[in-house]
Amino acid sequence: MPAKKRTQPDLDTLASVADYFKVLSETSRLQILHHLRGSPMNVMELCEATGLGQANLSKHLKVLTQAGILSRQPKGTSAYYEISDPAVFEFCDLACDRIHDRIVKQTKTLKQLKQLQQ
Amino acid sequence: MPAKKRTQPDLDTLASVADYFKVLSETSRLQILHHLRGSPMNVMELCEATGLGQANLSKHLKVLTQAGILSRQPKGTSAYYEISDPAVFEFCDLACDRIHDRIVKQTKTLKQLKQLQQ
DNA sequence: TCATTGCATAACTATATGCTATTACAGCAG
DNA sequence: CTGCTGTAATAGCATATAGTTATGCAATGA
Repeated sequence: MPAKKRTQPDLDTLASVADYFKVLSETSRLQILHHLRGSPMNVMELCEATGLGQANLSKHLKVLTQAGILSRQPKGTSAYYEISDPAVFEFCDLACDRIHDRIVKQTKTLKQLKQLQQ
Repeated sequence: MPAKKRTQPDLDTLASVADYFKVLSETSRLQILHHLRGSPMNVMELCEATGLGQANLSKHLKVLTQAGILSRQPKGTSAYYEISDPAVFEFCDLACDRIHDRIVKQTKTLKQLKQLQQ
């Protein structure tokens, strides 16, 4: 541990948390997770389901696997991926709640603004 | 609702979720949230606490405010920021859990590998 | 053995974003 | 009004990464 700054409580930990969120901060990867929520799929099937290119898909699958969210199982000539940590969906649900709340707030604010203007 | 793709369940929603995660996917912003967890602070105080440059800090504060996570209150010549949505810390705690689990798993795998090598 | 299939990887372009330095602007004191 | 302080906005640079295209490689089947 290099201990970059002493006034900060575990900067490395914050970086790890940030990296985890970064994995979930791409629409393509959320798409993949959504489609895998039902059952494992191989790369070809994911290609059709998501509309992503094969090479692009492979890269995203690698990121998700390295993050410990997916697991990979080669079967014959193809590779099947499945959710290895279902807890990710808790994040998505929480995020949806936060987004919903924010939209409600913004709607209220907009209404108040319109009332002030008229 | 333009409904870009009919086979995809709400691609726009996934994009919103991704954007929310993107806000939390920077070490600097997590630092800010951490320091604001106790009490509201102005930009100068945050500068010292985080070690970030003023301009840089201002941009991050703007991002967090627009995401509905922080709220801004001008007082005299300075601006105070505070957590407006404490639910973000649920995300951080969840992420820490996930990371911890992953590290434990990796450690186990490493031990197994070493046993195989020797 | 050789061709095909399915996936991974490398090289590249375009885009996004963090950081810095500079400038602009608002509130306050003299 | 003038200068000072605190904050915001902008431009420029460096870096990271999503996407595409082309290539490599392993497993299967003729």
